[in-house]
Amino acid sequence: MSSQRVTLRDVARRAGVHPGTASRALNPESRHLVKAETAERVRQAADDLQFHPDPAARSLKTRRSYTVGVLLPDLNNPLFPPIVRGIEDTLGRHGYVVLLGNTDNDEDQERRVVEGMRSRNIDGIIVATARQRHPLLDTVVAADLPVVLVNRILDDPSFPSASVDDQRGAELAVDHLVQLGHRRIAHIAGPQDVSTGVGRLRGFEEGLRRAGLDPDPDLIVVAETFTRNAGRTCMAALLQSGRSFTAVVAGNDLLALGCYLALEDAGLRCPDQVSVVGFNDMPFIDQLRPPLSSVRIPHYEVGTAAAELILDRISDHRAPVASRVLPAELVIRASTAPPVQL
Amino acid sequence: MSSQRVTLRDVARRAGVHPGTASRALNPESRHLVKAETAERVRQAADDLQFHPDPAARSLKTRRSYTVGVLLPDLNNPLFPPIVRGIEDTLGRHGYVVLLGNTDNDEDQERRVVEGMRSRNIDGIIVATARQRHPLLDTVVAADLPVVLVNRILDDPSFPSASVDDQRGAELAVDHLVQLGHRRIAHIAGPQDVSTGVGRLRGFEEGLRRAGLDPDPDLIVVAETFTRNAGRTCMAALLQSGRSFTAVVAGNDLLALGCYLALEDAGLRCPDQVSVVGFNDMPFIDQLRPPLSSVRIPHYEVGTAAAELILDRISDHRAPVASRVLPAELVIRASTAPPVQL
DNA sequence: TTGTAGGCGTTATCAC
DNA sequence: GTGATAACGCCTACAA
Repeated sequence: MSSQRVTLRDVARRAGVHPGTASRALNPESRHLVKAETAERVRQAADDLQFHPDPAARSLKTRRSYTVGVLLPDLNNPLFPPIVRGIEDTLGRHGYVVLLGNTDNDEDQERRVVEGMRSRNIDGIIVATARQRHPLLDTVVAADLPVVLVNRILDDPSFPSASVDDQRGAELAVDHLVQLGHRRIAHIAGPQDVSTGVGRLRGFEEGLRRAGLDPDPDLIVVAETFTRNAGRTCMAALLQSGRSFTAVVAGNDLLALGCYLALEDAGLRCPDQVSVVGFNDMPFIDQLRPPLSSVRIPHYEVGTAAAELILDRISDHRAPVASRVLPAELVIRASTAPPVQL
Repeated sequence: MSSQRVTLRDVARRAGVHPGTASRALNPESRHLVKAETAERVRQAADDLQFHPDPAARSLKTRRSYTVGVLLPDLNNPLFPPIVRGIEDTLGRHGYVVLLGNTDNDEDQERRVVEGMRSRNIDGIIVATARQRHPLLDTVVAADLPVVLVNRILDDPSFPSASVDDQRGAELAVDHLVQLGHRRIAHIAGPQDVSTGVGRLRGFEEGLRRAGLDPDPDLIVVAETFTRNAGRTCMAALLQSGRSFTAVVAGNDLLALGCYLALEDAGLRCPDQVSVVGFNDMPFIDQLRPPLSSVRIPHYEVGTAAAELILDRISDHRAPVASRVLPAELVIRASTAPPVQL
């Protein structure tokens, strides 16, 4: 039917005005320049004709694409889908569209992906891959491209960010274990070049100290990646070290899953012999064997917050740098129990 | 530094030719029109200057956006991330970019999302939400927009599609149970307005017949949605019906998770009293209690196949309609065991 | 084989 | 308050 392309000229003709006027009438920022009555007539015509401005033409003129890049390690990590949805839903309501990019933790790939985004004139970029020393961020800043960090942040507070109170989350995990009676608690820490790994380790140590316990360096092992395999390896190493412990806080749920495997390998039972706490509250971990206690993160809200921040930066590149830190919360299931005296 | 926008004119100037020539030299389809030597000089200049053609300008002229829409129910369903990655990786290699749209199974939302995509001049759309009677598809066809169905297909074979042999997959599940000695096998079927639900039910019945067993209608219950809650409800109904059975094939893993819950509610143990088989082989179901036997689907490859099909359709709207059906495979874990005589 | 010119649909800068 | 006009960067007849 109306498969014919309808342009601003069509709208203008129908409303009996010049295309320039129609453009002004249709754009919120310039609507005040045109008589209310005319504006209404144009709006009506646009409506009748089902007019949608051509984004290519607009973008060519305005140098804005109404497109935002989202850079993440891997969409398959269950952490990201809800964050992405939070971002998309929010940006979508403001007429923006998301370009997803997976880096697979590879610097070259990351560069290529960002290159591709920039060549498409993205108006801003949301970065979920931030490492403490990150050349990418320098280039992005140099290009005056609005950035917001999500999930992983930097010590350097010069970037806007939406994240979670990782430290507090880890403290909650420790508190819980201490209350159950645990005294010798281990930590499988995440990689220490990303904020989530660092913050949770810090929270772990702080939690112990506040309980009057001394963090034992031998009970802290740092995983190279946030993966199940890494968790298995680290937990195995911990068990083989011979140091005694009755509970472990894992840097995230995948590491916790690895702990489960290592415990099984060693013929140990959770929570009977070792309690385990995860981080992220991944979907369906309530049906693991045993159901995993975990620190819950408001993923979707982290996404919406990031989207709001990038919108602010886009509309004003010099807007004050804001950081949104959302609270974590402990979900207690069956992987934690009082320690048994051996 | 080189943050200045570099255009075709810059490239042309550096190569000592006119912009028109530069354009021809840079475009694969017109490269043959220009002397090899000149073309090389232009290519070199473009390389030196890090030239990227402005997609907005190109799109304005060519009416192609190098953008493909992907319509899915909800990215949070663990089924989709790997499919999306397969699509993005493949399309990305061909210079295309993906616009994701979540419908949340809501028709209005679906219309809005597709509207948004169309206003952005997508070159094609990959649809993972196909229902047997689907107005959306009519409008898309009417607009001569290339479509490919993924995962869910139609009986109507006029759409290109990339999917999985659902029927054969369900047959594999039944075969396995029969071999273990089960004779009274139930099925929690998925919704019957989507092909995955239908195909798996068909395969379930066919599998029984091939084993010389008669499908018992009372042992088939149809879930309204592919969710954990629906699975729980259906399984509970089945248990309450009083019909005896020793195994159940679930329409997908989420339904299987619901079965687990219902069994637990009823104080029954899996696989001791009831064996369960899922469908999709979701991540980490190997660590469920008990580890879930499931029909594995090559998600990523389904995505890449869909991407290839849409590329074909885009480059030739009248290309023959192709359907790619990928094989399913049974992964046996600990949720299936021989039946015990009660 | 290469140069020239016009236009894709929109917005912005002028006049009027 | 509105109309005319040029320009965004690229592609593509057509001319040379």
